[in-house]
Amino acid sequence: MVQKPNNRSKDADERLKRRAEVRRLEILRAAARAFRQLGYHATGMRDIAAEADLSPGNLYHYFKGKEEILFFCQDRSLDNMLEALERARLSGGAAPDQLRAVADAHVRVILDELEGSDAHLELDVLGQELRDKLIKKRDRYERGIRKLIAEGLKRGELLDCDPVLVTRAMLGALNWTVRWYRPEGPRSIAAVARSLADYVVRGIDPSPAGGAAVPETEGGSS
Amino acid sequence: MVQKPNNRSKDADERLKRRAEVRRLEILRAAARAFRQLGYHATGMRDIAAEADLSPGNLYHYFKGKEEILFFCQDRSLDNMLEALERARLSGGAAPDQLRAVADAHVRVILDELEGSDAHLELDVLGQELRDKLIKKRDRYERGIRKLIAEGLKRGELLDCDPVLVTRAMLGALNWTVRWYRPEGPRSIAAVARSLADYVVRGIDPSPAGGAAVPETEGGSS
DNA sequence: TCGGTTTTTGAACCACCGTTCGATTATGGC
DNA sequence: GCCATAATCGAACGGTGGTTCAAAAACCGA
Repeated sequence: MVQKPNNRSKDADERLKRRAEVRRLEILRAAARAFRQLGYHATGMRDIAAEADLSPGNLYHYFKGKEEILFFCQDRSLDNMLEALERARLSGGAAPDQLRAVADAHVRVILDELEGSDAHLELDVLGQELRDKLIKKRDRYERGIRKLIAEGLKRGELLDCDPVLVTRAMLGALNWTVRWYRPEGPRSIAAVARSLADYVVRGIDPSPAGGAAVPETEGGSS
Repeated sequence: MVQKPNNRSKDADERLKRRAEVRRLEILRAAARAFRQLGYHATGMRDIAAEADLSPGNLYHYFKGKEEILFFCQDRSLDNMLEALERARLSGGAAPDQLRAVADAHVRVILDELEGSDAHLELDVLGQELRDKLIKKRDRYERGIRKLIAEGLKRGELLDCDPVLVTRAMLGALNWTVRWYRPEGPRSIAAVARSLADYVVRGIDPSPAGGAAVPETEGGSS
């Protein structure tokens, strides 16, 4: 309870912190794996523990509970998406190209073998506090895409449409992949991402056979 | 246990059957309402019972369990969609028009105030038997749309695309509405359905500003 | 080797929820 | 009114699953 900062050297303390952080990531990945295999609701803490190779009780040294684990899974994915959005924005390309890049990255993130899972779609199970944080971040992402569209419209680079509705339709088409995509199937993640990115933008792209201009990100999901 | 068919007149028996059937529908609607408000997993049998105004135990006179309730909810919606698909097919219009009609109806069905709910998306919780039935029916629906697209392509009424992928993308965009649509919002169900139907077809419609040709179904979701 | 802190364990706890069950009440034909 | 059947109730059961906890083990600087 009482502070005892001086009986441990500073860098040693940080080393521990870092180790704990690494362990947390391992657990998160294991959890995402479990979620993907069994579905969020069917996945128990014991499953996560087994997948992460530690005891059930020990999970609670790293996370406050199941909710927090789900939260961090979603949070990390959202960060990845926001990052991709920013990258597209900075690329300075035409609106359709930027949109295609974002859509492509979006699919790659949610289908990612290590982190992706349908847990992304589970917002309702979180408590007020955590849910609000995620909603805030998710809204920032959605607004970003909306802005991309709105600006594209203003610059005449896109066909007339309702940015709000189109954004949601796009995200729906992309998110839906977690429901049907199977790695054993005929299509690679990259191919699906590219095709879908193409499709969702086509409808508002003035250029004739619009598309096929995703900047070849070369499987960069390290 | 033993058959005793003669101590009740035939039509009286059928009257009872019909009454029970009506009650079942009432319960299904109540369940859908509950699912929509709380989400499927957060909705307990006691919630459904309260919403349907009967005791928890009594639910089991009408359904084998929670799974079966969910099953029938989804089954009914699928029937509605298949019906709409058939109607579009029989209309004999051009492929883009048929597709728009199907998409429009699809959104109307899943957002329907009485029956709709995100329970549509919950397949995993069902047991083998029921799930297989639903998957079969859902696949029939999906194949129907795919066929619509494939035939449209063959007749040169649609732009080149992968029917499988486009079908799934379309359904994703449409299904996603259950996640964000709120009746209190600025858009009516009809408006959303129309706009989305327009958007999802636009990308593969050769005609210039394609769309706006949904046959004005006049809120016929009685 | 010693003392503290962190990590780990696995059993136990407990609340919730789907479900069952025996009893009670309505229903409808004779 | 009588009886069989259907409908209804509400308490109780059983199992699952998230979580807690006290104790043991591992770690690490001194």
